[in-house]
Amino acid sequence: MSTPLSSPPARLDARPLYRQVEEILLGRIVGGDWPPGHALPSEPELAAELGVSQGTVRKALTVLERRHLIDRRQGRGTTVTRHNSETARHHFFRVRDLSGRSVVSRIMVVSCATRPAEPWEAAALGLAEGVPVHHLRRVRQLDGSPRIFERCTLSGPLLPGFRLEPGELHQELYVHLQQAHGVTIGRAEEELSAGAADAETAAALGKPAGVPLLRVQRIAYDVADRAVEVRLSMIDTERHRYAVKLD
Amino acid sequence: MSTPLSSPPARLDARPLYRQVEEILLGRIVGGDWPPGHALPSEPELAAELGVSQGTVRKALTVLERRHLIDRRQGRGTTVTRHNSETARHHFFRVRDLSGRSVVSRIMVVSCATRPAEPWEAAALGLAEGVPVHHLRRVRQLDGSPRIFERCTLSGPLLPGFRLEPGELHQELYVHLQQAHGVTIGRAEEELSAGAADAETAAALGKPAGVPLLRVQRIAYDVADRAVEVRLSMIDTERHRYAVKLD
DNA sequence: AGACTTGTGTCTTATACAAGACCTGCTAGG
DNA sequence: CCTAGCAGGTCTTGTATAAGACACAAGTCT
Repeated sequence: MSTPLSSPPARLDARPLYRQVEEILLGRIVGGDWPPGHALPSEPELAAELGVSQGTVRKALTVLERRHLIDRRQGRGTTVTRHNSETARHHFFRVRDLSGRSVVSRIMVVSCATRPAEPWEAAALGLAEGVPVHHLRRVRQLDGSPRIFERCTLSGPLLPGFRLEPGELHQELYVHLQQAHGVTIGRAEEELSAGAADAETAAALGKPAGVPLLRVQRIAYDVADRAVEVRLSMIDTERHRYAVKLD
Repeated sequence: MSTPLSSPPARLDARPLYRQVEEILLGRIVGGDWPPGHALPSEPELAAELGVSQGTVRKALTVLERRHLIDRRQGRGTTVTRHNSETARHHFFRVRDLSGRSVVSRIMVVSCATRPAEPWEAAALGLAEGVPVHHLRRVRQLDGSPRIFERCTLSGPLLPGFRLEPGELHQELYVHLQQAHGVTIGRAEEELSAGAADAETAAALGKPAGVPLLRVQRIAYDVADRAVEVRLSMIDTERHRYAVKLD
Protein backbone atom coordinates (compact mmCIF):
# COMPACT_ATOMS: atom_id res chain seq x y z
CA MET A 1 0.00 0.00 0.00
CA SER A 2 2.70 2.49 -0.97
CA THR A 3 0.71 4.44 -3.55
CA PRO A 4 0.14 7.88 -2.11
CA LEU A 5 -3.54 8.64 -1.64
CA SER A 6 -3.09 12.26 -2.55
CA SER A 7 -1.47 12.88 -5.91
CA PRO A 8 -1.66 16.65 -6.12
CA PRO A 9 -2.84 16.83 -9.73
CA ALA A 10 -5.71 14.31 -9.55
CA ARG A 11 -7.46 12.32 -6.83
CA LEU A 12 -9.68 9.42 -7.79
CA ASP A 13 -11.81 9.32 -4.67
CA ALA A 14 -13.95 12.37 -4.02
CA ARG A 15 -14.25 11.73 -0.29
CA PRO A 16 -11.96 13.58 2.11
CA LEU A 17 -8.55 12.01 2.50
CA TYR A 18 -8.97 11.43 6.20
CA ARG A 19 -12.10 9.37 5.49
CA GLN A 20 -10.15 7.18 3.12
CA VAL A 21 -7.38 6.77 5.67
CA GLU A 22 -10.01 5.87 8.26
CA GLU A 23 -11.39 3.19 5.98
CA ILE A 24 -7.98 1.70 5.25
CA LEU A 25 -7.15 1.49 8.93
CA LEU A 26 -10.58 0.06 9.74
CA GLY A 27 -10.02 -2.55 7.06
CA ARG A 28 -6.80 -3.67 8.65
CA ILE A 29 -8.51 -4.00 12.01
CA VAL A 30 -11.57 -5.92 10.85
CA GLY A 31 -9.50 -7.89 8.38
CA GLY A 32 -7.35 -9.26 11.17
CA ASP A 33 -4.06 -7.72 10.05
CA TRP A 34 -4.09 -5.84 13.31
CA PRO A 35 -5.70 -8.08 15.95
CA PRO A 36 -6.91 -6.80 19.33
CA GLY A 37 -4.00 -5.60 21.40
CA HIS A 38 -1.80 -4.95 18.38
CA ALA A 39 0.27 -1.78 18.50
CA LEU A 40 -0.28 0.39 15.45
CA PRO A 41 2.64 2.05 13.69
CA SER A 42 3.30 5.54 14.96
CA GLU A 43 1.49 8.44 13.38
CA PRO A 44 4.50 9.65 11.37
CA GLU A 45 5.07 6.11 10.10
CA LEU A 46 1.45 5.72 9.02
CA ALA A 47 1.56 9.13 7.38
CA ALA A 48 4.68 8.20 5.42
CA GLU A 49 3.29 4.83 4.42
CA LEU A 50 -0.01 6.22 3.21
CA GLY A 51 1.47 9.28 1.61
CA VAL A 52 -0.50 11.79 3.67
CA SER A 53 0.41 14.19 6.43
CA GLN A 54 0.44 13.31 10.09
CA GLY A 55 -2.48 15.67 10.68
CA THR A 56 -4.63 13.68 8.30
CA VAL A 57 -3.71 10.42 10.04
CA ARG A 58 -4.54 12.01 13.38
CA LYS A 59 -7.96 13.03 12.18
CA ALA A 60 -8.70 9.47 11.04
CA LEU A 61 -7.41 7.99 14.27
CA THR A 62 -9.59 10.37 16.26
CA VAL A 63 -12.67 8.99 14.55
CA LEU A 64 -11.63 5.39 15.22
CA GLU A 65 -10.92 6.28 18.81
CA ARG A 66 -14.41 7.70 19.28
CA ARG A 67 -15.79 4.39 18.02
CA HIS A 68 -13.70 2.64 20.68
CA LEU A 69 -11.82 0.68 18.03
CA ILE A 70 -8.41 1.90 19.16
CA ASP A 71 -6.86 3.12 22.40
CA ARG A 72 -4.41 6.01 22.26
CA ARG A 73 -2.12 7.04 25.05
CA GLN A 74 0.37 9.82 24.97
CA GLY A 75 3.89 8.43 25.14
CA ARG A 76 2.76 4.82 24.89
CA GLY A 77 1.27 4.62 21.45
CA THR A 78 -1.94 3.43 19.81
CA THR A 79 -3.30 -0.11 20.07
CA VAL A 80 -6.34 -1.96 18.77
CA THR A 81 -8.89 -2.10 21.57
CA ARG A 82 -8.90 -5.38 23.44
CA HIS A 83 -12.22 -5.99 25.11
CA ASN A 84 -12.00 -6.88 28.74
CA SER A 85 -14.80 -7.42 31.17
CA GLU A 86 -14.71 -3.85 32.39
CA THR A 87 -14.81 -2.08 29.04
CA ALA A 88 -17.36 -4.50 27.58
CA ARG A 89 -19.58 -3.97 30.58
CA HIS A 90 -19.11 -0.24 30.57
CA HIS A 91 -20.14 0.11 26.94
CA PHE A 92 -22.86 -2.49 26.64
CA PHE A 93 -24.33 -3.03 30.08
CA ARG A 94 -26.50 -0.13 31.14
CA VAL A 95 -27.94 -1.53 34.38
CA ARG A 96 -27.06 0.32 37.56
CA ASP A 97 -28.19 0.09 41.15
CA LEU A 98 -30.65 2.58 42.62
CA SER A 99 -27.83 4.98 43.46
CA GLY A 100 -26.48 4.91 39.91
CA ARG A 101 -23.43 2.84 40.75
CA SER A 102 -22.44 -0.06 38.53
CA VAL A 103 -23.16 -3.47 39.95
CA VAL A 104 -21.19 -6.69 40.28
CA SER A 105 -22.80 -9.34 38.15
CA ARG A 106 -22.35 -13.10 37.90
CA ILE A 107 -23.44 -14.90 34.79
CA MET A 108 -24.81 -18.47 34.81
CA VAL A 109 -25.32 -20.26 31.51
CA VAL A 110 -28.50 -22.31 31.68
CA SER A 111 -28.45 -23.89 28.23
CA CYS A 112 -26.63 -23.74 24.92
CA ALA A 113 -27.76 -25.34 21.68
CA THR A 114 -27.45 -24.96 17.92
CA ARG A 115 -30.63 -25.16 15.86
CA PRO A 116 -32.27 -23.59 12.77
CA ALA A 117 -33.19 -19.91 13.06
CA GLU A 118 -36.79 -19.04 13.67
CA PRO A 119 -38.25 -16.43 11.33
CA TRP A 120 -37.95 -13.50 13.74
CA GLU A 121 -34.37 -14.43 14.60
CA ALA A 122 -33.40 -14.75 10.96
CA ALA A 123 -34.95 -11.37 10.25
CA ALA A 124 -33.10 -9.70 13.12
CA LEU A 125 -29.77 -11.22 12.12
CA GLY A 126 -30.21 -10.72 8.39
CA LEU A 127 -30.05 -14.46 7.73
CA ALA A 128 -32.18 -16.76 5.63
CA GLU A 129 -34.81 -18.64 7.56
CA GLY A 130 -33.61 -22.00 8.83
CA VAL A 131 -29.90 -21.15 8.83
CA PRO A 132 -28.27 -22.59 11.96
CA VAL A 133 -27.96 -20.29 14.97
CA HIS A 134 -26.70 -20.77 18.49
CA HIS A 135 -29.21 -20.26 21.28
CA LEU A 136 -28.16 -19.43 24.77
CA ARG A 137 -30.10 -18.99 27.99
CA ARG A 138 -28.40 -17.14 30.82
CA VAL A 139 -29.24 -15.80 34.24
CA ARG A 140 -27.44 -12.76 35.57
CA GLN A 141 -27.10 -12.29 39.28
CA LEU A 142 -26.80 -8.67 40.33
CA ASP A 143 -25.39 -8.09 43.79
CA GLY A 144 -26.12 -11.72 44.62
CA SER A 145 -29.71 -12.15 43.44
CA PRO A 146 -30.92 -13.44 40.06
CA ARG A 147 -32.26 -10.34 38.31
CA ILE A 148 -31.94 -10.82 34.56
CA PHE A 149 -32.96 -13.72 32.37
CA GLU A 150 -31.49 -13.57 28.89
CA ARG A 151 -32.19 -15.53 25.72
CA CYS A 152 -29.43 -14.87 23.19
CA THR A 153 -29.41 -15.99 19.57
CA LEU A 154 -26.03 -15.86 17.83
CA SER A 155 -25.39 -15.95 14.11
CA GLY A 156 -24.26 -19.44 13.13
CA PRO A 157 -22.39 -18.43 9.96
CA LEU A 158 -20.35 -15.79 11.82
CA LEU A 159 -19.57 -18.06 14.78
CA PRO A 160 -18.90 -21.58 13.53
CA GLY A 161 -18.34 -24.06 16.32
CA PHE A 162 -19.68 -21.77 19.02
CA ARG A 163 -20.43 -23.64 22.21
CA LEU A 164 -20.65 -22.82 25.90
CA GLU A 165 -21.05 -25.39 28.63
CA PRO A 166 -23.84 -24.70 31.12
CA GLY A 167 -22.50 -23.46 34.42
CA GLU A 168 -20.92 -20.29 35.61
CA LEU A 169 -19.45 -18.06 32.91
CA HIS A 170 -16.42 -16.17 34.05
CA GLN A 171 -16.28 -13.83 31.09
CA GLU A 172 -18.53 -11.38 29.38
CA LEU A 173 -19.94 -12.90 26.21
CA TYR A 174 -18.42 -10.21 23.98
CA VAL A 175 -14.96 -10.77 25.45
CA HIS A 176 -15.34 -14.45 24.66
CA LEU A 177 -16.50 -13.73 21.11
CA GLN A 178 -13.42 -11.60 20.50
CA GLN A 179 -10.94 -13.97 22.06
CA ALA A 180 -12.34 -17.28 20.83
CA HIS A 181 -13.89 -16.28 17.50
CA GLY A 182 -12.17 -13.06 16.48
CA VAL A 183 -15.49 -11.25 16.34
CA THR A 184 -15.47 -7.77 17.86
CA ILE A 185 -18.79 -6.20 18.77
CA GLY A 186 -18.77 -2.54 17.81
CA ARG A 187 -22.27 -1.31 18.50
CA ALA A 188 -25.71 -2.45 19.52
CA GLU A 189 -29.28 -1.23 19.28
CA GLU A 190 -31.81 -1.86 21.98
CA GLU A 191 -35.57 -1.57 22.13
CA LEU A 192 -37.15 -1.37 25.57
CA SER A 193 -40.70 -2.07 26.55
CA ALA A 194 -42.78 -3.01 29.57
CA GLY A 195 -43.14 -6.74 29.93
CA ALA A 196 -44.32 -9.40 32.30
CA ALA A 197 -42.65 -12.60 33.39
CA ASP A 198 -43.54 -15.64 31.32
CA ALA A 199 -43.35 -19.03 33.04
CA GLU A 200 -39.75 -19.73 32.05
CA THR A 201 -38.50 -16.28 33.08
CA ALA A 202 -40.43 -16.38 36.32
CA ALA A 203 -38.86 -19.71 37.19
CA ALA A 204 -35.37 -18.50 36.34
CA LEU A 205 -35.69 -15.39 38.46
CA GLY A 206 -37.65 -16.98 41.30
CA LYS A 207 -40.55 -14.58 40.82
CA PRO A 208 -44.25 -15.20 40.35
CA ALA A 209 -45.35 -15.34 36.72
CA GLY A 210 -46.84 -12.07 35.50
CA VAL A 211 -44.67 -9.77 37.59
CA PRO A 212 -43.75 -6.60 35.63
CA LEU A 213 -40.27 -6.76 34.12
CA LEU A 214 -38.25 -4.50 31.88
CA ARG A 215 -38.02 -6.16 28.48
CA VAL A 216 -34.97 -5.33 26.36
CA GLN A 217 -34.37 -6.58 22.86
CA ARG A 218 -30.85 -6.03 21.61
CA ILE A 219 -29.25 -6.52 18.23
CA ALA A 220 -25.44 -6.42 18.38
CA TYR A 221 -23.25 -5.69 15.36
CA ASP A 222 -19.56 -6.33 14.85
CA VAL A 223 -17.12 -3.67 13.67
CA ALA A 224 -17.88 -4.58 10.06
CA ASP A 225 -21.54 -3.90 10.90
CA ARG A 226 -22.77 -7.46 10.54
CA ALA A 227 -25.53 -8.54 12.94
CA VAL A 228 -24.00 -11.05 15.35
CA GLU A 229 -26.50 -11.44 18.15
CA VAL A 230 -30.13 -10.82 18.94
CA ARG A 231 -30.91 -10.96 22.63
CA LEU A 232 -34.03 -10.71 24.71
CA SER A 233 -33.40 -9.67 28.31
CA MET A 234 -36.04 -9.68 31.03
CA ILE A 235 -34.92 -7.47 33.88
CA ASP A 236 -36.25 -7.37 37.41
CA THR A 237 -36.02 -3.67 38.27
CA GLU A 238 -36.96 -3.99 41.90
CA ARG A 239 -33.50 -2.83 43.00
CA HIS A 240 -31.92 -1.74 39.72
CA ARG A 241 -32.40 0.69 36.86
CA TYR A 242 -31.51 0.87 33.19
CA ALA A 243 -29.53 4.10 32.75
CA VAL A 244 -29.47 6.25 29.61
CA LYS A 245 -27.63 9.47 28.91
CA LEU A 246 -29.11 11.81 26.30
CA ASP A 247 -27.35 14.68 24.60
CA MET B 1 -11.16 40.36 26.19
CA SER B 2 -8.17 41.46 24.16
CA THR B 3 -5.47 39.89 26.35
CA PRO B 4 -3.96 37.08 24.31
CA LEU B 5 -4.45 33.70 25.95
CA SER B 6 -1.12 32.43 24.77
CA SER B 7 1.86 34.55 25.74
CA PRO B 8 4.70 32.46 24.36
CA PRO B 9 6.97 32.63 27.43
CA ALA B 10 4.43 31.78 30.14
CA ARG B 11 0.83 30.53 30.24
CA LEU B 12 -1.08 30.83 33.47
CA ASP B 13 -3.65 28.16 32.76
CA ALA B 14 -2.30 24.64 32.39
CA ARG B 15 -5.27 23.44 30.35
CA PRO B 16 -4.97 23.30 26.57
CA LEU B 17 -5.68 26.58 24.87
CA TYR B 18 -8.60 25.20 22.90
CA ARG B 19 -10.30 24.21 26.17
CA GLN B 20 -9.99 27.75 27.44
CA VAL B 21 -11.37 29.10 24.18
CA GLU B 22 -14.20 26.60 24.45
CA GLU B 23 -15.00 27.83 27.92
CA ILE B 24 -14.98 31.49 26.91
CA LEU B 25 -17.32 30.83 24.00
CA LEU B 26 -19.56 28.65 26.17
CA GLY B 27 -19.70 31.48 28.70
CA ARG B 28 -20.93 33.92 26.08
CA ILE B 29 -23.64 31.48 25.02
CA VAL B 30 -24.92 30.60 28.48
CA GLY B 31 -24.43 34.17 29.64
CA GLY B 32 -26.81 35.45 27.01
CA ASP B 33 -24.30 37.56 25.09
CA TRP B 34 -24.97 35.27 22.17
CA PRO B 35 -28.63 34.22 22.33
CA PRO B 36 -30.04 31.31 20.32
CA GLY B 37 -29.92 32.10 16.62
CA HIS B 38 -27.09 34.60 17.02
CA ALA B 39 -24.40 34.47 14.35
CA LEU B 40 -20.94 34.08 15.84
CA PRO B 41 -18.02 36.09 14.53
CA SER B 42 -16.10 34.26 11.84
CA GLU B 43 -13.24 31.99 12.83
CA PRO B 44 -10.51 34.45 11.81
CA GLU B 45 -12.26 37.22 13.76
CA LEU B 46 -12.53 35.09 16.89
CA ALA B 47 -8.91 34.03 16.53
CA ALA B 48 -7.77 37.63 16.30
CA GLU B 49 -9.93 38.73 19.21
CA LEU B 50 -8.74 35.93 21.50
CA GLY B 51 -5.15 36.05 20.38
CA VAL B 52 -4.96 32.44 19.21
CA SER B 53 -4.74 30.81 15.84
CA GLN B 54 -7.73 29.93 13.71
CA GLY B 55 -6.92 26.24 14.16
CA THR B 56 -7.34 26.53 17.90
CA VAL B 57 -10.68 28.30 17.48
CA ARG B 58 -11.77 25.57 15.09
CA LYS B 59 -10.96 22.87 17.63
CA ALA B 60 -12.99 24.63 20.31
CA LEU B 61 -15.90 25.14 17.93
CA THR B 62 -15.82 21.46 17.00
CA VAL B 63 -16.35 20.51 20.63
CA LEU B 64 -19.25 22.94 21.01
CA GLU B 65 -20.74 21.61 17.80
CA ARG B 66 -20.65 18.03 19.08
CA ARG B 67 -22.58 19.21 22.12
CA HIS B 68 -25.20 20.67 19.78
CA LEU B 69 -24.58 24.16 21.16
CA ILE B 70 -23.75 25.67 17.79
CA ASP B 71 -24.59 25.00 14.16
CA ARG B 72 -21.86 25.41 11.56
CA ARG B 73 -22.41 25.54 7.86
CA GLN B 74 -19.81 25.96 5.24
CA GLY B 75 -20.22 29.28 3.48
CA ARG B 76 -22.94 30.49 5.80
CA GLY B 77 -21.25 30.77 9.16
CA THR B 78 -21.77 29.58 12.72
CA THR B 79 -24.85 30.28 14.84
CA VAL B 80 -25.99 29.44 18.34
CA THR B 81 -28.35 26.46 18.10
CA ARG B 82 -32.00 27.41 18.22
CA HIS B 83 -34.13 24.53 19.43
CA ASN B 84 -37.04 23.67 17.26
CA SER B 85 -39.53 20.89 17.66
CA GLU B 86 -37.63 18.56 15.35
CA THR B 87 -34.20 18.88 16.91
CA ALA B 88 -35.55 18.81 20.47
CA ARG B 89 -37.52 15.68 19.68
CA HIS B 90 -34.66 14.06 17.90
CA HIS B 91 -32.29 14.52 20.80
CA PHE B 92 -34.54 13.96 23.77
CA PHE B 93 -37.43 11.77 22.68
CA ARG B 94 -36.41 8.15 22.24
CA VAL B 95 -39.80 6.56 21.59
CA ARG B 96 -40.30 4.94 18.20
CA ASP B 97 -42.99 2.80 16.66
CA LEU B 98 -42.56 -0.95 16.28
CA SER B 99 -40.75 -0.48 12.97
CA GLY B 100 -38.27 1.96 14.47
CA ARG B 101 -39.76 5.02 12.80
CA SER B 102 -40.27 8.20 14.76
CA VAL B 103 -43.86 8.95 15.67
CA VAL B 104 -46.06 12.01 15.46
CA SER B 105 -46.99 13.11 18.94
CA ARG B 106 -49.53 15.57 20.32
CA ILE B 107 -49.07 16.97 23.78
CA MET B 108 -51.99 17.87 26.08
CA VAL B 109 -51.31 19.77 29.29
CA VAL B 110 -53.56 18.43 32.04
CA SER B 111 -52.52 20.68 34.91
CA CYS B 112 -49.92 23.26 35.85
CA ALA B 113 -49.25 24.56 39.34
CA THR B 114 -46.52 26.10 41.46
CA ARG B 115 -45.96 24.63 44.92
CA PRO B 116 -43.14 23.79 47.37
CA ALA B 117 -40.77 21.02 46.30
CA GLU B 118 -41.22 17.62 47.86
CA PRO B 119 -38.06 16.06 49.27
CA TRP B 120 -37.36 13.75 46.32
CA GLU B 121 -37.92 16.58 43.84
CA ALA B 122 -35.64 18.92 45.75
CA ALA B 123 -32.96 16.22 45.86
CA ALA B 124 -33.21 15.55 42.13
CA LEU B 125 -33.05 19.24 41.25
CA GLY B 126 -30.39 20.13 43.78
CA LEU B 127 -32.69 22.53 45.60
CA ALA B 128 -33.48 23.02 49.27
CA GLU B 129 -36.63 21.31 50.43
CA GLY B 130 -39.70 23.50 50.19
CA VAL B 131 -38.33 25.80 47.47
CA PRO B 132 -41.09 26.56 44.93
CA VAL B 133 -41.25 24.34 41.85
CA HIS B 134 -43.62 24.14 38.91
CA HIS B 135 -45.50 20.92 38.49
CA LEU B 136 -46.93 19.85 35.19
CA ARG B 137 -49.05 16.91 34.14
CA ARG B 138 -49.16 16.04 30.46
CA VAL B 139 -50.53 13.34 28.22
CA ARG B 140 -48.78 12.53 24.98
CA GLN B 141 -50.74 11.06 22.13
CA LEU B 142 -48.67 8.91 19.79
CA ASP B 143 -50.19 8.28 16.38
CA GLY B 144 -53.55 9.39 17.76
CA SER B 145 -53.83 7.40 21.00
CA PRO B 146 -52.86 8.52 24.52
CA ARG B 147 -49.69 6.55 25.30
CA ILE B 148 -47.58 8.53 27.74
CA PHE B 149 -48.52 10.20 30.99
CA GLU B 150 -45.89 12.58 32.29
CA ARG B 151 -45.44 14.37 35.59
CA CYS B 152 -42.80 17.08 35.23
CA THR B 153 -41.30 19.13 38.03
CA LEU B 154 -39.43 22.25 36.95
CA SER B 155 -36.99 24.26 39.03
CA GLY B 156 -38.73 27.37 40.36
CA PRO B 157 -35.58 29.48 40.84
CA LEU B 158 -34.41 28.83 37.26
CA LEU B 159 -37.84 29.47 35.72
CA PRO B 160 -39.52 32.35 37.54
CA GLY B 161 -43.03 33.01 36.33
CA PHE B 162 -43.33 29.72 34.49
CA ARG B 163 -46.91 28.90 33.64
CA LEU B 164 -48.71 26.83 31.01
CA GLU B 165 -52.45 26.85 30.51
CA PRO B 166 -54.07 23.42 30.37
CA GLY B 167 -54.98 22.41 26.85
CA GLU B 168 -53.08 21.44 23.78
CA LEU B 169 -49.42 22.40 23.74
CA HIS B 170 -48.15 23.20 20.28
CA GLN B 171 -44.51 23.21 21.21
CA GLU B 172 -42.04 20.87 22.81
CA LEU B 173 -41.41 21.89 26.41
CA TYR B 174 -37.70 22.47 25.82
CA VAL B 175 -38.37 24.78 22.88
CA HIS B 176 -40.70 26.78 25.13
CA LEU B 177 -38.11 26.91 27.90
CA GLN B 178 -35.55 28.32 25.50
CA GLN B 179 -37.84 30.84 23.82
CA ALA B 180 -39.77 32.05 26.86
CA HIS B 181 -37.18 31.67 29.63
CA GLY B 182 -33.81 31.63 27.93
CA VAL B 183 -33.01 28.23 29.41
CA THR B 184 -31.43 25.77 26.99
CA ILE B 185 -31.48 22.09 27.86
CA GLY B 186 -28.14 20.52 27.00
CA ARG B 187 -28.36 16.98 28.29
CA ALA B 188 -30.51 14.61 30.28
CA GLU B 189 -30.14 11.40 32.23
CA GLU B 190 -32.85 8.79 32.33
CA GLU B 191 -33.46 5.77 34.52
CA LEU B 192 -35.83 3.13 33.20
CA SER B 193 -37.69 0.48 35.10
CA ALA B 194 -40.72 -1.77 34.83
CA GLY B 195 -43.80 -0.15 36.30
CA ALA B 196 -47.51 -0.55 36.57
CA ALA B 197 -50.25 1.99 36.04
CA ASP B 198 -51.36 3.79 39.20
CA ALA B 199 -54.91 5.09 39.29
CA GLU B 200 -54.08 8.54 37.93
CA THR B 201 -51.96 7.20 35.08
CA ALA B 202 -54.51 4.53 34.22
CA ALA B 203 -57.21 7.17 33.98
CA ALA B 204 -55.08 9.44 31.83
CA LEU B 205 -54.21 6.66 29.38
CA GLY B 206 -57.59 4.96 29.40
CA LYS B 207 -56.09 1.69 30.63
CA PRO B 208 -56.99 -0.54 33.56
CA ALA B 209 -54.96 0.16 36.69
CA GLY B 210 -52.04 -2.23 37.16
CA VAL B 211 -51.26 -2.70 33.47
CA PRO B 212 -47.48 -2.95 32.90
CA LEU B 213 -45.92 0.33 31.73
CA LEU B 214 -42.43 1.50 31.01
CA ARG B 215 -41.43 3.90 33.76
CA VAL B 216 -38.85 6.57 32.86
CA GLN B 217 -37.41 9.08 35.27
CA ARG B 218 -35.51 11.89 33.61
CA ILE B 219 -33.39 14.68 35.01
CA ALA B 220 -32.67 17.39 32.43
CA TYR B 221 -29.77 19.84 32.73
CA ASP B 222 -29.20 23.15 30.98
CA VAL B 223 -26.01 24.00 29.13
CA ALA B 224 -24.51 25.36 32.37
CA ASP B 225 -25.25 21.92 33.84
CA ARG B 226 -27.90 23.06 36.31
CA ALA B 227 -30.77 20.63 36.92
CA VAL B 228 -33.87 22.17 35.36
CA GLU B 229 -36.45 19.41 35.28
CA VAL B 230 -37.20 16.07 36.84
CA ARG B 231 -39.82 14.09 34.96
CA LEU B 232 -41.60 10.83 35.49
CA SER B 233 -43.02 9.31 32.32
CA MET B 234 -45.27 6.27 32.23
CA ILE B 235 -45.25 4.78 28.76
CA ASP B 236 -47.69 2.33 27.24
CA THR B 237 -45.46 0.16 25.06
CA GLU B 238 -48.23 -1.80 23.41
CA ARG B 239 -47.39 -0.27 20.02
CA HIS B 240 -44.16 1.60 20.71
CA ARG B 241 -40.62 1.03 21.92
CA TYR B 242 -37.96 3.06 23.68
CA ALA B 243 -34.89 2.95 21.43
CA VAL B 244 -31.29 3.09 22.61
CA LYS B 245 -28.10 3.01 20.61
CA LEU B 246 -24.98 1.70 22.33
CA ASP B 247 -21.44 2.14 21.14
C1' DA C 1 17.88 4.09 42.22
C1' DG C 2 18.41 7.89 39.46
C1' DA C 3 19.51 10.40 35.14
C1' DC C 4 19.52 10.25 30.29
C1' DT C 5 17.70 9.07 25.74
C1' DT C 6 14.39 7.80 22.59
C1' DG C 7 9.91 7.27 20.81
C1' DT C 8 5.41 8.39 21.20
C1' DG C 9 1.00 11.21 21.12
C1' DT C 10 -0.70 16.32 22.05
C1' DC C 11 -1.06 21.10 21.25
C1' DT C 12 -0.40 25.24 18.61
C1' DT C 13 0.71 27.90 14.78
C1' DA C 14 0.85 29.06 9.86
C1' DT C 15 -0.33 28.61 5.08
C1' DA C 16 -2.85 27.24 1.08
C1' DC C 17 -6.54 25.84 -1.44
C1' DA C 18 -11.39 23.78 -1.97
C1' DA C 19 -16.20 24.27 -1.64
C1' DG C 20 -20.62 26.34 -0.21
C1' DA C 21 -23.55 30.56 0.34
C1' DC C 22 -24.52 35.01 -0.60
C1' DC C 23 -24.44 39.50 -2.77
C1' DT C 24 -23.78 42.66 -6.52
C1' DG C 25 -23.88 44.26 -10.77
C1' DC C 26 -24.13 43.46 -15.50
C1' DT C 27 -26.66 41.94 -19.41
C1' DA C 28 -30.12 40.05 -22.40
C1' DG C 29 -34.71 39.98 -23.33
C1' DG C 30 -39.14 41.73 -22.63
C1' DC D 1 -37.27 51.34 -18.95
C1' DC D 2 -37.79 47.12 -16.21
C1' DT D 3 -36.64 42.69 -14.75
C1' DA D 4 -35.11 37.84 -14.77
C1' DG D 5 -31.08 35.51 -14.75
C1' DC D 6 -26.42 34.75 -14.89
C1' DA D 7 -21.32 35.72 -13.86
C1' DG D 8 -18.13 37.03 -10.76
C1' DG D 9 -16.43 38.46 -6.42
C1' DT D 10 -16.17 37.83 -1.59
C1' DC D 11 -16.99 35.91 2.66
C1' DT D 12 -17.60 31.73 5.14
C1' DT D 13 -16.27 26.99 6.83
C1' DG D 14 -13.83 22.58 5.34
C1' DT D 15 -9.66 20.02 4.11
C1' DA D 16 -4.75 19.26 3.92
C1' DT D 17 0.01 20.16 4.85
C1' DA D 18 4.16 21.26 7.50
C1' DA D 19 6.77 22.36 11.41
C1' DG D 20 8.02 22.99 16.13
C1' DA D 21 7.34 22.94 21.23
C1' DC D 22 5.67 20.04 24.69
C1' DA D 23 4.31 15.99 27.79
C1' DC D 24 4.34 11.36 28.79
C1' DA D 25 6.13 6.45 28.87
C1' DA D 26 9.49 3.24 28.68
C1' DG D 27 13.57 1.65 28.22
C1' DT D 28 19.03 2.22 28.97
C1' DC D 29 22.95 3.54 31.01
C1' DT D 30 25.49 5.06 34.91
